[in-house]
Amino acid sequence: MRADARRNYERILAVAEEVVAEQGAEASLEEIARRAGVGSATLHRHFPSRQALLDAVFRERVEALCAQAEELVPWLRAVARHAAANRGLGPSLTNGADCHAMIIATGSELLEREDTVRPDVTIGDLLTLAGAISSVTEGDPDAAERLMTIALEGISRGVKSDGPNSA
Amino acid sequence: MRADARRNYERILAVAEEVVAEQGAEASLEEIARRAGVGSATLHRHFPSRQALLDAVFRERVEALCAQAEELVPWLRAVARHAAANRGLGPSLTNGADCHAMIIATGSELLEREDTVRPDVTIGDLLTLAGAISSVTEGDPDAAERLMTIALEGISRGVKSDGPNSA
DNA sequence: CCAGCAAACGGAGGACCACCCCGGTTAGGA
DNA sequence: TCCTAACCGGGGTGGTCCTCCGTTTGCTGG
Repeated sequence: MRADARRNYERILAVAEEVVAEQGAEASLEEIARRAGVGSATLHRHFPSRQALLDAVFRERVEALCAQAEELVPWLRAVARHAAANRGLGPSLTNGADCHAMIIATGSELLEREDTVRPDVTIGDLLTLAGAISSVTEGDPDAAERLMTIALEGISRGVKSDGPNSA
Repeated sequence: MRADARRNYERILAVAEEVVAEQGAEASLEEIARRAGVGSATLHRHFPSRQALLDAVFRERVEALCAQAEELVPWLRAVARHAAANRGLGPSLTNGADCHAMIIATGSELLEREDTVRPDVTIGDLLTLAGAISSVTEGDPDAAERLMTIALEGISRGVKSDGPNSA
């Protein structure tokens, strides 16, 4: 990769991070290119699709999320929280190629060594839930975590204070 | 309302139903106008915003859904299923003014006369979940219902066969 | 029956977008 | 130093949403 190409790549990525944080996943690619001081063609060359750009933007964040994985349920809550806090991340969890693969791999491991979970629930289900919830609660991490908790525990009375997890 | 105005209104609504079923909530308004044989200005005059149009499109469907409400949990499953089956309905449950009001009202009643539900769960939470799930599983009602069931029951082993509901 | 008026129409156009083609430029190895 | 392949970005295409405004239409009072 030539030096100028690498420079532009980094620059676009940094600007994309900013703009996506401000405007969410639907931010104008044109504006990202403008702010980065490159032509729109350059942006499209480096990132063939919007999803590719978002994938690159969120890659670090998802890596961090995967690194701090210890236990399934708290981790899923953290995923929902982070995805709601970082505009645009939610959809990337389920659509973005790299992000999706990373997070599925991490989640799978956690789910496997968990024996209190119904066997018909897959990690795909859980991450789809996390993605769905955080897309809808974008900008409100507390709400995302709350809903994720409900989805994991169910709505029955008593589960919260004396649930099957503690039995 | 003049006869031609009414005619156009109905025509746009009918076409919008078709196009939204084909392309989802992000369907091109321009195309709806084209297929309806009216100028885009006419569409905008009758429906000032996309949401207004979607609200009108889904009004009947949401009414039907509310009419068949009997018990909270089965009804929520039905909501998720229908919202996933009808492209674009999901977001309207939480964003559309009319649809949202109707469905919240119906759900509130069901939730009130339900005493097995954790008191910290609101009908807003449950419908946000239903909306989120069906947006993400658009086109696959079975998946939507499955995820909704998980979200309502929680993920703990044993809840399904011998859950707190039956205790 | 018809004249006149308000209401409704729709094409044209502005502002924006994603995406791509292509001619000019430049980095960096030989 | 020179040559070439990689890279660049302006500008074009075709799409979007939405509004302005001159034209047509339906309705109604005489």
